[in-house]
Amino acid sequence: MAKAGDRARTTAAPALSSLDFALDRGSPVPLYHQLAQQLEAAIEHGILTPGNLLGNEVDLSVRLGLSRPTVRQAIQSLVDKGLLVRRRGVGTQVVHSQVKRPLELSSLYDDLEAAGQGPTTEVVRNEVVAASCDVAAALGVAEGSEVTALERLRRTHGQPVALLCNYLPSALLDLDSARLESTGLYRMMRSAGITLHSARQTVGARAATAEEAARLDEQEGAALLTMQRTAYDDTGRPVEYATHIYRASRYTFDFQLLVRP
Amino acid sequence: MAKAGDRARTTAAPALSSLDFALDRGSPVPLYHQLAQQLEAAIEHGILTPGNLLGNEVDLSVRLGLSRPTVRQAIQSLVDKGLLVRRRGVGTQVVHSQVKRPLELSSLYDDLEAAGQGPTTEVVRNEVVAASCDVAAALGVAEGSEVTALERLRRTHGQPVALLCNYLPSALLDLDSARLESTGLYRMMRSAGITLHSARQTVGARAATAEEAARLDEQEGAALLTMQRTAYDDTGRPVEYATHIYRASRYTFDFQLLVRP
DNA sequence: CAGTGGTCTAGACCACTGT
DNA sequence: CAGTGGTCTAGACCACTGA
Repeated sequence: MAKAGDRARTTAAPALSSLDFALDRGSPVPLYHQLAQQLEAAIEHGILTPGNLLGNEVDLSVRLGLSRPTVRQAIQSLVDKGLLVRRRGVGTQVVHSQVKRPLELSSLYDDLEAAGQGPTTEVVRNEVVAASCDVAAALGVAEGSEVTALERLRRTHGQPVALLCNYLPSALLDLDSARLESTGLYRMMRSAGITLHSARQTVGARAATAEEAARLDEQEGAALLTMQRTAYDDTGRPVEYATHIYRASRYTFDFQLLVRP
Repeated sequence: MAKAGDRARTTAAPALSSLDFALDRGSPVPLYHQLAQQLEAAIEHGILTPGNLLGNEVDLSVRLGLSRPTVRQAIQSLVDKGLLVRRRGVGTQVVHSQVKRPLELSSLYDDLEAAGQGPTTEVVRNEVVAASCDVAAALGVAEGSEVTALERLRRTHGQPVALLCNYLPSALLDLDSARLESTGLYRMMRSAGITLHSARQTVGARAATAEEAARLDEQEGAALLTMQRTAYDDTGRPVEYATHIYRASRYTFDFQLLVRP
């Protein structure tokens, strides 16, 4: 039942009706996910109205031949990503995407997702040691247990950026230094069957000691950015404790927060 | 069809069957939310098995007199919070809660949620000025437009902790210094009808200038933790630009990450 | 193989928003 | 008031896991 006078009333998306979403029911990727991806792509490419209404859910589901819950699931995933906003009685809007890509050096994200992917990483130390008191506490193991101590120096453009110190229960994983430099720690953990679930981080600052300054090519007393992290797998077991030091002159953490109502 | 030999086979939760969830269909709070809250409370209080299986969804929905999607929605919200893990073919497990409450000073969270709630906040400056170049860029307004410049000194235990510098489009909000000290900035924004949606933050470090050192009761050159933030409302419009400086000796950011698959 | 979560449907009623 | 999203139901089939 196509209505004749179907022009935009408020500030609706004229593009949406003409957008052809290609949904493949044979694909192993869920329908709601296919739809979400295509909506996201449309937003990304500016095809979808940067500021305003995106037709209602019922019409959309009819047009796509999907049920409303499926369409809702797709939309909800984009709401969770912060790309859309829903208002009862009003409609669903595309958020003005202020968030472009103003990343400079590295970020919290690729620290987690692609640790070791950055320019170059040199493994300075890789040995099994007895857990010290604080490491044992963080990893939830007995003091003196065997843990792998890892120390890596990360450089970009040939300049030192960070000194990464990591501890892992040595039973968990074999850490080959060569692969570590090319593959990255988190990738190695994942292929060893460890599925990361959550992490607790503390970010602070302090002045560099003489030794740290020497290794990072800074002056003694220069400001350093520090980060401690304990990471857990999906059973809640601690799998990594990290102490990182960054040259504040060459590194900042930057990330986005979403406010959950 | 209650089966007779209903004892736990693997490491099921014996408590769950005896837990009585009180669902009030008359309440304005959604059923899935009521269920989620009560599940969360059960986990919090250790009533629900800290490490293992939580009966399957169909049984649960039958027992509670709810539909499966509703039960799933409740469970999903706890999965999103990181409290539960689902595995296809296996079941739903309670994550070992390593994450207790090891907060010390302040945190990213109460910075956002309860800005100004901390111990004491003194408004040092509160005036309308012409937007400088960087402020204008961050707030997406013309250079020279009227913006409210805010400068606050935060103390805990009588000691300075942070110097908070905020800029807001002056058209948005009337900022009364007295209320600002008692109520907090974000609370004032919310009651002015501004719904915060997202924010972009950059955290770094640098050495204190002489003036900063004097105001924060530090030595010149001491390490400071810095944070810049631009906050957006739900239309994507920038509503705040902030530049904060923290005494590294008295403040750290700490927060939790959840890894999304 | 039986049991689990993952996906999907086709309806329904309600609460809220704006006119 | 009509239109929107918010919630809820009672089914269905599939993909994966583990014994």
